[in-house]
Amino acid sequence: MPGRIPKKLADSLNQQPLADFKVGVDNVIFSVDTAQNRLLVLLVMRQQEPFLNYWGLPGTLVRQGESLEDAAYRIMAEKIRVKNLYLEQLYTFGGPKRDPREATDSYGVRYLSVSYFALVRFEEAELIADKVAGIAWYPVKQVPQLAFDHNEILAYGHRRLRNKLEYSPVAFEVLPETFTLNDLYQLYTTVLGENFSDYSNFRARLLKLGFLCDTGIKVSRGAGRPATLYKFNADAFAPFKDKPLVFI
Amino acid sequence: MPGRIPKKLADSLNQQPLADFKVGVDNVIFSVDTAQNRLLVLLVMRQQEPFLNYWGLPGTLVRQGESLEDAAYRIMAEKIRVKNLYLEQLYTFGGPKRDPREATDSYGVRYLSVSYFALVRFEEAELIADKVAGIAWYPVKQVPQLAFDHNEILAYGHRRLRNKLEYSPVAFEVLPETFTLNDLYQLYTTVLGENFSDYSNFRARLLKLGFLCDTGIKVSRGAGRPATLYKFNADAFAPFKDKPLVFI
DNA sequence: ACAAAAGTGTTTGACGTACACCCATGT
DNA sequence: ACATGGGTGTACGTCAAACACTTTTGT
Repeated sequence: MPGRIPKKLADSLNQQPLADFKVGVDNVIFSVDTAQNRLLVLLVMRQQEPFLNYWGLPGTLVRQGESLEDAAYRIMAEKIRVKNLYLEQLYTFGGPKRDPREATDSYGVRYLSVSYFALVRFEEAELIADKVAGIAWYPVKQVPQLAFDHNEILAYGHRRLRNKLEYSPVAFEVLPETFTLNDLYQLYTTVLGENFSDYSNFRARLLKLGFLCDTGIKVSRGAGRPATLYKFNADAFAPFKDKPLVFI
Repeated sequence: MPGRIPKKLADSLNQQPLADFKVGVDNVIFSVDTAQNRLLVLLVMRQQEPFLNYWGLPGTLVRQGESLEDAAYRIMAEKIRVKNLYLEQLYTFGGPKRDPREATDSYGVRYLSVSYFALVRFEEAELIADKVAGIAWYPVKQVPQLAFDHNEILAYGHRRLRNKLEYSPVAFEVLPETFTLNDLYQLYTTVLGENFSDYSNFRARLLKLGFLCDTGIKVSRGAGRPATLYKFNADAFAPFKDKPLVFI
């Protein structure tokens, strides 16, 4: 573990000029294809150097007067049309040498990436085809080598997604207004893995918590008994806010 | 929730020039004064504008060729000498207008703050007195109004500290090599609050987990039965890595 | 001897786990 | 009728909460 720099060295560094940065925002956008039980991430084919023709996370550089979050939403809006989404900041990757552009104008401008994590509903997410249509949902298990350090960012986002799902009600942000308990269960299994919990126990736990209300409406999906549609009740959830709530 | 920007507007924004950034690193450095059962945060008195004579988090601007984490360690090293510490990135605050310096050269340079969270051992942390000695441990319950958005950053760090303590073995990074179970318990109570758990249950749970090994050595602290010194066994902890481990 | 600090044990109830089983619908 | 998906119930083990109790020291 570092943490100790001799005083003399520190003083000499005091004279070092400050770095100038361009700040980029990269989004890790997940969705769940419940029909095929696959967790997907949105990738774009890069159409300029560096990393021309590599897949990468949708990203952009931050403009004047634009907040980081605004930039994150801007990329979203350029690539995808959605009704519901969950978005939060992920991590900031900022070592020197992470962007090859720095090499050309050595020690001129640094490129820093603030990554954002998003979860959208697959069924209602409409991809916006670029001129060259280089945009696609990729199963996270099959992503190729990506531009920059984007594989690392994706891995980080994936970890966060699993945690979020276990400890917070993100799922309800990407489910439709009303949903069956099986919809919910499918979402959890595809993200967390097949054997995260027995269905009946999952069901019992969630219903006992009391923030899902029965709408009374039933839907039939092919054969089998029709399922009840439930609705997430944000008010009833309030007491659990910030408390370590476990869905697992 | 935003997320939809009309295509036309997005295109017009495409012409907006990129923002130029200076990147700062601000550290939220916590320590626990177990003697007085207080959670402390390290503050420095600002000696230049903006916010001259305000208390603020120790911070610095990132230099050429320096990584974010390097910068975080550099501030640490300038303010404090420690043997053990835990450090991790916290959050990146980057809206326009968060730094008054932006106003002077309007739409010139933006100031962005990547905050880091640190936990150090109070007893062995040696503050490095500046020329003007404007540096001090403040009880988190009594921090005054700080420079910039540092109160917000501190609040964020405090939340993270509580979570870290509950779900990960950070405590052992700031305890000495060997410690009594009461030392550990004190640390938890001062951070998490008086009634987070009964001592005997806390004790039983931790011992059953099996990653604390009895050194056989006993220490007497005033009256009362001497306590056994325990040691954290990182290898024995390995199986719990990444698993939702609850100390509460 | 007594207080103070460390450590042990026991009872209780809540809850996760793993099943077995019943219900309602389409074909 | 029976397969299919939806939903209920139960028996068992584990563990957190609360608290009573024993052990070992200093004064």
